[in-house]
Amino acid sequence: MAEKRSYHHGDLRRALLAAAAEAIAESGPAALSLRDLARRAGVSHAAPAHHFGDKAGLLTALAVEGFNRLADALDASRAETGSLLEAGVTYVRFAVENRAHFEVMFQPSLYDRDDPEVDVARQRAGAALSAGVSTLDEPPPAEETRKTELAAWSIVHGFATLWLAGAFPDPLGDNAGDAARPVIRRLFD
Amino acid sequence: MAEKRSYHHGDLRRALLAAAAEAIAESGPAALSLRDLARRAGVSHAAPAHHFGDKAGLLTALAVEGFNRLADALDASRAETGSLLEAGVTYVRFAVENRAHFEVMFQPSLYDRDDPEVDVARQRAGAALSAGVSTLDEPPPAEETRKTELAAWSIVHGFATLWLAGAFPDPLGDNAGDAARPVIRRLFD
DNA sequence: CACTTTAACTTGCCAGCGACTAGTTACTCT
DNA sequence: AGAGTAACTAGTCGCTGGCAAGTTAAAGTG
Repeated sequence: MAEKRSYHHGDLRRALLAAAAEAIAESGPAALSLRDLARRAGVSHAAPAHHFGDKAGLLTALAVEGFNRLADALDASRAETGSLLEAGVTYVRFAVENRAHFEVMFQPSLYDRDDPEVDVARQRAGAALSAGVSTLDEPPPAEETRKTELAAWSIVHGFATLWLAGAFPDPLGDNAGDAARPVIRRLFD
Repeated sequence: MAEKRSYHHGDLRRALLAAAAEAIAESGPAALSLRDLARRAGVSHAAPAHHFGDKAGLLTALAVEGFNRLADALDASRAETGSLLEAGVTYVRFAVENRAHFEVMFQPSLYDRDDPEVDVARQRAGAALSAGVSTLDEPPPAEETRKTELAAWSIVHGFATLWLAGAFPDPLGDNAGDAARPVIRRLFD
């Protein structure tokens, strides 16, 4: 696909999103340049605007894709293991394997956070997250459920963010998911 | 101070850092413009370069200031309360009250993470963080200490990040520290 | 099939930005 | 008082994002 060098790229939208994810993973969202993406895709500098409007539009699309991928990953994890602990590990692994998406998703100043598509995707991910807590062997009392959700979300999100930021001083190995497991477990003992 | 409109600003470096923090808190680090800062401070567009070299240099200085402020806050909290829980609340409160610093500190692609000043400040903050764990009533066994530190850091960092990102769907009030306390407590029960 | 509409691009332009160079001002130190 | 240096200014460059106007090709319509 996209082999032909015709006037129409054929799959430019996806090509730009992929190139953006790659560029952001390398140099961070701040260094992203639409013109550079256009160059990588072999199109003119104004082509991206046609698909995304402006830079924020492109990052909005990236955020949507990210929230949907996260929801998919969490749903799959729950279907396979039914374990909240493993759902947390999945969250961390998602962040590392989709670094660019993850960084954009949680930096709303970069995109249009009120976009309806983002809202839908974010709620999907939120629901997938909440569903995980109900898989606990000893589910907390109803009034505690909310706090447990927040605690679980916070610990995995914090671990992922700190890992990506390179904030942990000593080396914890090269597998973020495995490194996270014993840490997350402290919350559920 | 800085009342005189002379050739020399007198306190430009600090004025620029303060203006940068304000601008970032409003619009995020990506939207930051050195020229805009210069305008706010009433100096020429090239003045910031003299104090910070380039944009990354300014953000490096902001990160240093942030890590030092965080270390100060954590040390003060430990001196006052001697409680790890309250140290966590302090961490969250720091993030909200120093939003711009916090966002920059943990986004190393924005600045020079290998700068020696950053390294010193970061280690100060890390030490202040570790010291908190030793204040636990039931300190964990030596081999567990590390995991407890990581878990504590992760949960407060995650809560702060998610709060700043506006990721929590339902309103948790306007006081992040108070909202965080019951969540953090789940880790230490 | 011809004809029209529309989607997917390109080309050209503008202001703003970061970074660099060279010059100017004023403080400091002896 | 005079020299040296720190703190700025002014001017320029290439790059960027965003806009306007034109071009190409594909899809729909009789």
